[in-house]
Amino acid sequence: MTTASSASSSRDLPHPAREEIRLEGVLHALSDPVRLRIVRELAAEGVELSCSYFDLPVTKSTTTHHFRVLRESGVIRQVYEGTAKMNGLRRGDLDALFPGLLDCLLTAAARQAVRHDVP
Amino acid sequence: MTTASSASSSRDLPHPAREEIRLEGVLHALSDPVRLRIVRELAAEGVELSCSYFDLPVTKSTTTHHFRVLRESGVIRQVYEGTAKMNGLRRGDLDALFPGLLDCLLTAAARQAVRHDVP
DNA sequence: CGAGTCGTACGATAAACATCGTAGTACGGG
DNA sequence: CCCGTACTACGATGTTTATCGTACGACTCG
Repeated sequence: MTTASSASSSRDLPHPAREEIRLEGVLHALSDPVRLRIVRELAAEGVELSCSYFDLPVTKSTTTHHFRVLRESGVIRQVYEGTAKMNGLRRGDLDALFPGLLDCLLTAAARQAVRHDVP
Repeated sequence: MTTASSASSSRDLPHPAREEIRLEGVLHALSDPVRLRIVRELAAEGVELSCSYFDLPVTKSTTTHHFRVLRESGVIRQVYEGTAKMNGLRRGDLDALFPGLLDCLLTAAARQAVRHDVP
């Protein structure tokens, strides 16, 4: 073990601080179908999920890209856990910045999914 | 007056039907600072506004472009009124599709504006 | 009708984006 | 120590986007 207490890994990823999260960035991140789906699954499961948990209709390269967009916009937090990279919604930060927005967006996405996927 | 009741003009603009409005499209439309600002002013005034009402930091060409993106994504409705083109939020349609979303977004945008513009 | 105002269309451009494939790095287990 | 898994980095590509300028069309008012 190193010096720190819970250094699950040495690789650290850059995240925007709470105050740096911009609404425009969040909306842009969620305006892509693949990314919106990721966030919906993340919210549905309620726990951190590895990238490989998701079965997305794109290659792994593209998946990495989408996860990075979500992280850099402040929507998710990514942490290495051994060989896996765990992804968690930044619910606390988002709710503090924009109360109710995330739930509202998730509800809207769910309604649209019902409307289109179950005709 | 012509035959129709309120044919303020002959030029008609294509709008998506309510069912055709996609959440991703709305989010993408609002992820641009200029367009978010337009929507905020539109909501604040509560009435239809002409394009020239807005004092945007872009040229007229670009303004036209942004208004079209908003219209084609289903966020606003545009109607010619003589020489002016009036723009109105499609509140009814948006609220029916995604209840509470528009207000949530407007609140979020307002909070962010306060946080950044009035430090 | 003529001039002015309001907005569009079109073409150009530079930047951003989504996507892929390949090659490579980090980690854990035999 | 080597291998497999998980993810990344980089380069390429085609599409979309934001922006502008100029030229034009529609309407109003004198």
